[in-house]
Amino acid sequence: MTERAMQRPALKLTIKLKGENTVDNSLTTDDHLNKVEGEPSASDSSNLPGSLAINSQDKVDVSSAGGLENNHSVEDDENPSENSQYQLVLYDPTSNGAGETETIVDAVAHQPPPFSRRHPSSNQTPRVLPSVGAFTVQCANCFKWRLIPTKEKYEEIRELIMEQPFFCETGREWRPDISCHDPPDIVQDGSRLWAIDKPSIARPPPGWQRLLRFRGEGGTKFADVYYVAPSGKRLRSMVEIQKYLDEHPEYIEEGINLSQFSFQIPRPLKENYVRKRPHRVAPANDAGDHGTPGSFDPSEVRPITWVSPDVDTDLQLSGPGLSMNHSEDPGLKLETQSTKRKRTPSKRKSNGDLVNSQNEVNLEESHEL
DNA sequence: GCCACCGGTGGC
DNA sequence: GCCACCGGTGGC
Repeated sequence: MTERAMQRPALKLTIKLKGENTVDNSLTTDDHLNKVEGEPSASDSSNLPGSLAINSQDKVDVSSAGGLENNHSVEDDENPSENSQYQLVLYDPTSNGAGETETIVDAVAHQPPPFSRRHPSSNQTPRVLPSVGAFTVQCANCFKWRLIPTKEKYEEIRELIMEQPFFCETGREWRPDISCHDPPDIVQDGSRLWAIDKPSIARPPPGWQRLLRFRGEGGTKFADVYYVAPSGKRLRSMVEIQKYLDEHPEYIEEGINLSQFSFQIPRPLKENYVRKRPHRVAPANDAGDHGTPGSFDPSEVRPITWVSPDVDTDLQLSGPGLSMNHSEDPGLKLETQSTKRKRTPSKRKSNGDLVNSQNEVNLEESHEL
């Protein structure tokens, strides 16, 4: 139990693996995402009117979310006392309750080898990556999780949550009668992958989209954030954003600046979702002699060791205990197979100047947050 | 040819 | 350990 929660304020997101093979991308849906390209202005979402209508596409049925799982319990999940107010959770919308779990299970079934990526040659199964389907925020008062109807609303809440804690009543904007007396919309059980999101991330500028793409388990990183400019250009770092803005002064004129971008990614609640990095090789020389117990000759032994994959533990966990409270990972979380793609080692350029090589992109992928 | 995805280093 | 960044490649 460890809770990462202790560490700092965080928002939580839960991600669920999208099911079945295939396609990951298509499924998601929000059309707002799809529109990105064309959409000129409006990021309307930023100012939400008083109530959000749920897109038909958003599958989340917020209004009836009465209880995906009813126990209530989230409470102690991570020390509530302080952090809970700004925790956000995501879960897969496609699941409104019913059978989703199965889907997940399937996915889990093929778990990838812990650490090695699948052999290229066997390019079999299409990779399934976790994706976000919906958003949830924990009430600062009762600690129950409430579904947030849209990505935009979620981004708004996340941006301001430190100053404006979320309460069940806040949800009346889209669920007129919601209150702390209602059962939680979702609980942390082992059926979903949960992640800790960060508070205070600025909403993307109007016309821009902030995309979150999750990586498969066992990889070197949990997720990537991309910004998609109104033109469709995908940018993956502050350096690229800056360069893009420099090349398109019109955005600067609109008032867009770097403070409106953040590449911070959420963290997986499940430990070991991300592979740990082996020790860095000591720089030439024997640094190694820092004394390993034993006796070996420093010069010859290479201290590199892989961390053992604790993998299985999690995978096997039993079932869905459905109970709630766990802060950490419950049992099954999603597994994705990371896979295919072999790659030769490469060395990073020592510094990097930016590259921005990419061209426009059509982003239609939607499952990002 | 393009792009999504992933690895992995440098820096803290 | 985490974060930022970006090269590289498989797959389309």
